[in-house]
Amino acid sequence: MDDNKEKQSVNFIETIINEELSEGKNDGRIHTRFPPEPNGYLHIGHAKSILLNYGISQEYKGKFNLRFDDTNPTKEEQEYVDSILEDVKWLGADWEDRLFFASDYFDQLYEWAEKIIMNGKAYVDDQPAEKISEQRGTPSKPGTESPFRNRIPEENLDLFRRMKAGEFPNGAKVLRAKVDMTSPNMHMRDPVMYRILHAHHHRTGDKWCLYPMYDWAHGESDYLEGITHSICTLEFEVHRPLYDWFVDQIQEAEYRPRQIEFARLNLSYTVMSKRKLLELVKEGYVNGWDDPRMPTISGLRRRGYTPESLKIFAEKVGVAKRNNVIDVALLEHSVREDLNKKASRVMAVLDPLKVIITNYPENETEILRAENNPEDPDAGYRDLPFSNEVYIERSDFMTDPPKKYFRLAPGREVRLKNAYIIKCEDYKTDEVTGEIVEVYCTYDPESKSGGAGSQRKVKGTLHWVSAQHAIDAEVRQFDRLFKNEDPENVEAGQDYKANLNPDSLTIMKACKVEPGLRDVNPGDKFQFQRMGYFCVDTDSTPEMPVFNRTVPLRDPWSKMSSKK
RNA sequence: UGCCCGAUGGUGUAAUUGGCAACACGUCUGACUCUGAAUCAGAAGAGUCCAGGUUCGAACCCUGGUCGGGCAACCA
Repeated sequence: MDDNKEKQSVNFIETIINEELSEGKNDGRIHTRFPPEPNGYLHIGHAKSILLNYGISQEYKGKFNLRFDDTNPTKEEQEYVDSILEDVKWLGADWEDRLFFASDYFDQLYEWAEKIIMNGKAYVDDQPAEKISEQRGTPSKPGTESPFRNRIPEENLDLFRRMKAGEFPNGAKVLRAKVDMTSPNMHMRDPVMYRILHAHHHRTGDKWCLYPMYDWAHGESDYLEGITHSICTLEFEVHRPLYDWFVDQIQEAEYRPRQIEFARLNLSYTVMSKRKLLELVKEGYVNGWDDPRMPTISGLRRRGYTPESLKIFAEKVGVAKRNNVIDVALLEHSVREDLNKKASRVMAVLDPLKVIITNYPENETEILRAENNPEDPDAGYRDLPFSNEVYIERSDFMTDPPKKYFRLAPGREVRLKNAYIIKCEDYKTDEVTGEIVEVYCTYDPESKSGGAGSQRKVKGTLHWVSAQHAIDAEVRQFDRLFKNEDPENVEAGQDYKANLNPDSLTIMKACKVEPGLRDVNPGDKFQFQRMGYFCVDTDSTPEMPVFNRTVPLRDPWSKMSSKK
C-alpha cells in the first residue's frame, strides 16, 4: 500500500530543503516553528501554516516549536495565548517540551543590542515618530539620514541604558539599526529595533519599558531556538534582507536560520484577517470567536470539523507562492471524506410531518435493527423502535410532485429506511392555511427490512422517526457568512460587511430525533441520514440536545429541482 | 516614476529539472444503491499571460512587455 503511494510531488519548500540536505547544510537538521502573536484567535489560514510547519518537521524527522511572538504588550492578552495553545494542540501539532515566548529572550536580545550599538551598527534616535517616518522617504524616494545617526557608540549605549531604566517617556527615543537610508527596500532604511512602551506585559509584567520590534526579535528568536526554516507568509518577503542582516550581526557559528515565504490561504465566501474577524465578534455579527460560521479553528471545531479533515484539506490545498482563493467546496469535501468513514448514521427529522400507518396495530412497538455505518463493518447495529405513527421530513411529501420526484406522494410507495414499504392513501390539510398536517399510509407487512419479502424495490427511501419514541432536539444550520464569493467585492463606500449573509444561521427547534440520541455529549458527531453531518453543540443539555450541521450531504436532487 | 514576488482548465496544485500538460475539487453522463450519500465507470474543460529569441525540442532557459500581489506602524 505504502510503496504505490504515487511519488508524492514535493512543494517548493520541500524542494529547497531537499537541496540543502544534499549539501549537508545545518548538519541535516530540520527544525520549524509556528510563531503566533497572541492578539487574536487562530483561523484556518493559521491551520495551514501549523500543519505545514509541523508536517515538515515530521517528514524530515526534525523538530517543531511553538513560540508566541509577544513583543507588543499593548495588543496581546493571555486569553489569546490560551486559545492558541488549545487550537494547536487540537490540530495535533506536538511541540513536545518546546513551548517558547519571544519575551523569554528579552534579556538576550537586549544584550545583543548593546553589542550591536558598540559595533556602531545601531543608534538612539531622539526624533518623534512622525519625523522618522518623514525621513524614511517613500518607495520611490530615498530616505534621509537622522541627525542622530552618527552619535558615538558610547553615547548611544548610555542613552539606551537609560531608556531601559525608564528615564524617558513613551515615544521619546528609539533604538534604530544603522543600515542604509537610501536602500530601495524601505525596511532597510534604519528600522526601529526598540521602542519605549511603559506597558504591562502578560508575561514579563513590569520588568521592561523597552520592547523589541518584530524584525529584530523574530530572526533572533529563530536563531536562539536553532530553527532551520523560518516559514512565513508572502508579505514578509521584503523583510528577508533585514532578517538576514540582523542574523549577520549576531551569528557565531556555521548555523543560520533561513526565512522562506509562501502564499497565505484565502477561502471563497470568507474573510480571513484578524482585524475583520475581531470586528465580526466585537460588533455582534457572530456569536463569539467560536461561532460555527467563523473560519477560526475554534469555530470549525465547534461546527464539527475534525483535525483530520483539516489535514486532508491542507494537503489538497498545497503550498506555493502565488496568490490563491480556495473554493470552500474543497473544505466541505474534506470533512465529508473524513466523517463518511467515522460518523454513525442515525435518523433525525428536522421538519417533521406526521405519517399515520392505518393498517399497523395502534399500541404496538416493534424493535428494528439498523446498521450504524455501512462504511465501517465494525460499527455494529442498533435498535430502532417503530410504531404506527412516524415523522418524516416535510420535504419528503408532495401532493403534486414533479417528474423525477422519488419520494412520497398520493398513491405512491416509498421505503422507510430499516423498516417497511408504505403507500400513501390520503392526507389531511389545515383548512385555513392549506398546510399538510397528516399523511395516511398503509404498510406492506411483507416488506420488512431484512425479512423474506424485503427484496421488493421502490424508488425512494426515507428517513423517519417513531412519533411516540422520538425525542426533541434543536438543530442549527449554517450557511456561508457572506453572500459574495469575494466579500470585499462591494460598491464604493461600503465595506465587506455589506456582503454579510442575513440567512447564515437557521435554528430549528422542533426537530425529532431517534431515541438513541438522548445521551450525547458535546462534540459527538453523526450523520443524519440523507441530511448531512451533525455535531453536538456545547449548548446542548440532557433536556434539549443541540446539533450543529457541519455540512450537508451532497444533494443532486436539490440542485436539480432548484435549477428549474 | 522605485524595489520585491507571482502568472498552467472554473478553482487549487503538479510536470522525472529542456522531451509533445498530470492530480484533486467542482461540473456533466451512466452503473449501483434500503442514504438522490458513499462507491464505481466515463466525459467535457488549459496547449501553460503576450511577443520575440536559444534549441532537434520550451510550461520550464534568455530578452522585452502585460497583468496581479506586496512594501512607506515606535504592528506582527
